Amino acid sequence: MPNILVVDDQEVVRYGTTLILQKSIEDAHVSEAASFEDTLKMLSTKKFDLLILDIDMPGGNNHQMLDVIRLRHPDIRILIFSSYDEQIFGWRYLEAGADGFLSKKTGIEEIKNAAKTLLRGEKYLSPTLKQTLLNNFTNKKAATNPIQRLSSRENNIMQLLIKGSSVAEIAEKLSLQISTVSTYKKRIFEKLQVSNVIEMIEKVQLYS
Amino acid sequence: MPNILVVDDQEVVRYGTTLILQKSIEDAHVSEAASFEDTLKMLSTKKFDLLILDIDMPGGNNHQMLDVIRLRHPDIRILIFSSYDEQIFGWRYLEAGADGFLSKKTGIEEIKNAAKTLLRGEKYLSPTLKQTLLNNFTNKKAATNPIQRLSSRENNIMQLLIKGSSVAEIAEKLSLQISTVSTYKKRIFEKLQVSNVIEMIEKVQLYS
DNA sequence: TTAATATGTAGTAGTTTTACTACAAAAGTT
DNA sequence: AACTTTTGTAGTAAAACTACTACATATTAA
Repeated sequence: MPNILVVDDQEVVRYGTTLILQKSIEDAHVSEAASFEDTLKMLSTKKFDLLILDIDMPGGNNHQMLDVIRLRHPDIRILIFSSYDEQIFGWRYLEAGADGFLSKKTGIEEIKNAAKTLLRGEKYLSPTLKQTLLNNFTNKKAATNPIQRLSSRENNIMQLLIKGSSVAEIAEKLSLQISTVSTYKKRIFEKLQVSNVIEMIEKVQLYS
Repeated sequence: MPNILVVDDQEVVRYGTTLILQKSIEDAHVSEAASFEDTLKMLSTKKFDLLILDIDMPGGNNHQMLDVIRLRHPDIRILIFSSYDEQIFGWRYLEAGADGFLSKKTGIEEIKNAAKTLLRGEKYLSPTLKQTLLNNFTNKKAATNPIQRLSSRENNIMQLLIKGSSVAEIAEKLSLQISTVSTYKKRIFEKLQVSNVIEMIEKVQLYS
């Protein structure tokens, strides 16, 4: 009788997920939690086999949450269930100790699938992620954290861009030509595969 | 036998919502749509009494969506179901022709409540919104948060800017002149007292 | 130890964005 | 009703930014 804990701050999502699990997994016993605190409390009351964790909860420092949980419950299987893009965020969570990453955009079938896979003791990767994995395998470079691929000057300039500085301001501050800063900016965007500062910031937040 | 259409791009949410409605409303017949296109198609096939519409769908130009729907189906009741903060965005959608605004953070009870209220032909306001309404009534301008000072068009454009859209892209999407969008952007910045998108985003986050 | 990349820097020409101005229609005030 | 402010819209000139190119110096890989 698998014990599952569904964590999400939106009750509709918990409700839907719970029902899906109950209908598709024999004898599943599903509990719910709406916050990180509740989650820890619940986890300490009884043994859970699977934790389905929404990571875009307010107040949750996503990465640390995982660490804390892993520390106290080394055996629990963790499935990250997020509305963030899996291609961008998936890896990070897998690396950080999750056993699977599932985008909220995926359908019900995929949820069942992921849950069953994890309960079987395997890791779960969405089809898209598997594909990316293959690419990275041949392609070593892309596999490392993209922010670490920035040179220190680039990183430096990225920091200023994140603060909202304009290209001109940065050039002024660093006594460079505007065109130089612009080139850096372009290279940064290329390396991070983003096309504007906003995406850049999102990417950075994820990897830090 | 009320006909309800649930629109959301996340299948779990649709699933949960549908079940909630079916269980709480006698004889409810609930259909689902995952995109704006599907929504319009569905709406034209038969008569719906209530539309529960998720507004943070990718590609959905929120306000225009409402307009289009209202134009073709003047009688349908529309409940906006969003993960945006209701205090900031709620009244705006009401003004734009919705009959109710519900935050996804609210619980199942509130969903039932809202749906039933709308089906009865009344408008629905969450308790929080009612409160805000009262405050604004006595309190007019002074204490309101800067984001509420934006007109709905401005708000609309802000939304797109937050997503990282460029001025040109927005102009294209909304069929406006670039200069027009630029003017909006300038006015938004003025009202929020910021000087770039990054600060703007910070401000929005502050107030939500 | 070559050969291949990556990095730091910039010019030029072309795009995009902003500033400033404007104006009619709507909303709000007196 | 008359007056003021806000909103939705745009043109034009100026400012900011990007693309593409370039090149010398480091680094890295073969």
